[in-house]
Amino acid sequence: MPELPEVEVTRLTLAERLRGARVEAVRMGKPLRWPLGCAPEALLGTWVGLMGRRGKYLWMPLEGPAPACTARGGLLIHLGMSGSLGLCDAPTQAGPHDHFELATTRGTLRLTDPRRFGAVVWSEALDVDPAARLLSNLGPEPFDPALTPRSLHQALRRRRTHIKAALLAGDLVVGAGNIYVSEALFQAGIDPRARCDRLSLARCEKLLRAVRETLSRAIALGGSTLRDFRDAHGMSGAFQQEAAVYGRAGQACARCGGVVRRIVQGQRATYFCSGCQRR
DNA sequence: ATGGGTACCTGTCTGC
DNA sequence: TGCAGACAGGTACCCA
Repeated sequence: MPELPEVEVTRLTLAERLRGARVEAVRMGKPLRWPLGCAPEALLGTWVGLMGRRGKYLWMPLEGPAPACTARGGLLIHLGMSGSLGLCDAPTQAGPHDHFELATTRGTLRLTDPRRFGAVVWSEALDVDPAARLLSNLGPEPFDPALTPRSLHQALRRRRTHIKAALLAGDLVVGAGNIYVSEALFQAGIDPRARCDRLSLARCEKLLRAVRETLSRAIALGGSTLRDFRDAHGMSGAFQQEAAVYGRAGQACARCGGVVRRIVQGQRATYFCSGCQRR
């Protein structure tokens, strides 16, 4: 589920509300993708710092109580395919898919994740394992000014796969998952089967612009809710209503009137318009 | 080094 | 109605 826009919307709705909260209780449900990596009790009494984001990972800094400072570090949180974070004021009964809960002085933070591909991992810092290892293969942030059409073009020249797989891999630019890669390629007029090393600099420029516009538009709309994504207030996103190709196989392309196609690339569905998108 | 396939897990939808 | 099978927004890991 959650791609960069959904993770960013989650961060935006949580960061200020949780900042300065004190952790009062921790509850674990079924195992997630990786173990927490510390005793849950070690989090008790810590203070929540300002939440950050790297790619699709959230970083919640936790500081130990002064002057002892027993715990210092944070939680690296990934929402996997089906995860979402909610913050509720009054404690409510945990559901069958609530697998991590942090009761704080500012409410209870709860990770709900039916498929359990998500993770909550303790790390002393972002540049120390396990966080450093998990983040080590991530490419630049999409809005990083250091990422330019030229640098993208250079990186793509060394690849022989199709552009869809390369963007999804997340080492050229992080954040665009299956939905937004399809949408960005449509916006850029590039066929998802196009070979990376054949894309001109001009098309890389269009592509980078399309990735940035697609992601920022999705953030502004509160993300996409295909099945179950909710932000921390329980609100659905609205981006999926204006998706041009994703999930629209067989429908008419709004731009050229051709038929939107669905193919499978690397075990993942890809949607595109063969009229608008060229190799 | 790169690229392709697999695994992780559960809910929902489709077609017989 | 029941059931089997396909499919779903991610990504680490293994192997060629």
